[in-house]
Amino acid sequence: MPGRHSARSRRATERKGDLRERAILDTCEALLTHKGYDAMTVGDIAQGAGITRGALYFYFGSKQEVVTALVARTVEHLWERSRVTAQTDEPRQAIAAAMQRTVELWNEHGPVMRTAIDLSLTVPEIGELWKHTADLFIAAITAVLERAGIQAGAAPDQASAMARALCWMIERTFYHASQESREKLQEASATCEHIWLTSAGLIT
Amino acid sequence: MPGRHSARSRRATERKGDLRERAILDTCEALLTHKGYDAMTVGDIAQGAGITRGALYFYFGSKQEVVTALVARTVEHLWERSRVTAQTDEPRQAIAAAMQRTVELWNEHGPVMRTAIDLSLTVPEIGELWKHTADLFIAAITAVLERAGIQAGAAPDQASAMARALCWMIERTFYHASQESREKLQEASATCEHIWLTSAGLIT
DNA sequence: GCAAAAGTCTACACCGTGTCGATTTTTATC
DNA sequence: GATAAAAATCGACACGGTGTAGACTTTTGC
Repeated sequence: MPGRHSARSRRATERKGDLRERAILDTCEALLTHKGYDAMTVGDIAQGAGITRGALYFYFGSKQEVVTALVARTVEHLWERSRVTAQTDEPRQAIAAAMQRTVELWNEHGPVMRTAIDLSLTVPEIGELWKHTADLFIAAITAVLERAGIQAGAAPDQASAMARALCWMIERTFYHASQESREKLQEASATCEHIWLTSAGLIT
Repeated sequence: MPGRHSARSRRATERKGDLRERAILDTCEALLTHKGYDAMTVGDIAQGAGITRGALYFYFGSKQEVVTALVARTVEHLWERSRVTAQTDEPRQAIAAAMQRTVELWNEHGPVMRTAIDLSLTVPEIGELWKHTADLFIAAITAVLERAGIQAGAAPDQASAMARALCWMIERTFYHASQESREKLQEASATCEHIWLTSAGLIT
C-alpha cells in the first residue's frame, strides 16, 4: 500500500492512482455482486479495472485487502449517516428513521454488506470494521429501549442485552431479504420494526 | 463418493471404510474448531485421519464435500431431537424446551454450526441443509406464536414473518455467543427467550 | 529539462487442489 | 484357506490462483 490513508485531503490535482484505486473498488463491488467472493479472482479485478495483476498489487497487498478497503468505504457512509440522524428524540420516529436508513444502505450495497458479514470471522480487519458498526447500532437501540422504559443494564431481560439480540436479528434478516428483492427487504424491515417496538413495550 | 448413503443399514460387519469415514469427519470437526475452514487443508484432514490426500479423495470428492457430510451428520442429530420434543402443548414450556435443545447443540458443535452458516451461501448443498433446518425452526416458532394468540398470516406483523425474524435472531445471537463461552451462550439464550415471549404477548 | 516518485508490466516460484493409473489390502465365496 | 472381485491406498502429475521481483515507462515537482 502506498500512502493512501489520508494523503488525498491536501491535494488539489487528483493523482492517477486515486482514479485507479476507485476503479479497483468499483470493479470489486461489481464482481462481488455478480460472481461472489470465492469465484472472484485477483486477475478478474485487475482486468475489470483495466490493469494487470502486477499493477494491482501496487495498490493492494492482497484480495482481502481490496475487499477490506471496499467494506471500509461502504461502512463509513453508514457511520456518517447515523451521526447525522441520531438526534431524533421520539422513540417511534427514531426507530422508523434508523430502519429506513438501513434499508437504503442494503438496497444500494447489499452484496458488499453480505460479504463483510461472511468475512468478518476470517479477516480480522473486516471483523473490526463490522464490530464497530454493530456497536454503533447496539448503542442506538439501547438508547431507544431505555427511553421507552426498558430497564438499563446487561441482564438478559434488560436494555443492553436485548439491543444486541435485536441488532443481530436485523442484520441476519436483512442479509437474507436483500438477496431476494427490494420488496422483501421492505417487508423484512417492517417485521423487524414491529418486533423492536413490541420488545420496547410500545405496542401491546 | 462410494455407496455411502444408506448401505450401512443392512450390514452386520462394519466396513473398514466406515471407520475411516468417521475418522475423516471427526478430524474435520477438530480442525474446524482449531484452525477454521480456510486454513484447514485437505492434506491436514487426511493426515489427521491417518491416510494420504489421495486416499481421502476416494471417500469425498472435495474439501467442500467433507464439510457438507459433517454438517449433515450434525444437523440430522438436531432433526431427530426436534421430532421427539415437538409434542409439548404449553407455549412457555415449548419455548423453554426448544431453547434448551438448541443451546446443547451449539455447545457440542458450535464450530460446525458456524461453518455451516458461513458456507450456506457458497456451497448449495449446505445451503439446502441449513434452509431445511431453519424451516423446521420457523414452523415451530410460528406454531407457538399462533397458539399464544398472534394472528396467523404472512404480513409483517403476523406469525409467520415474525417467526422468521425471531429464527434469524436466535441463529445470529447463538453464532456470536458460542464463540465466547458457555456462560455467554446461556445468557444469550435467555435474552432470545425473553424477546420471543414478549413478541408472543406472553410477557407484558 | 530532469531527477525522483508513481505506476505498470512480464516472468517466476509457491502452494493447494483434484485426477490418474498402478498397487495393495479386505471381503465374500467356494 | 485359496481366489477373484471389490474396496482402499498411494505417489506422481497437471492445473490454476497467489504473491514477489526486477526491469521498464509515465507522471510530477522543481
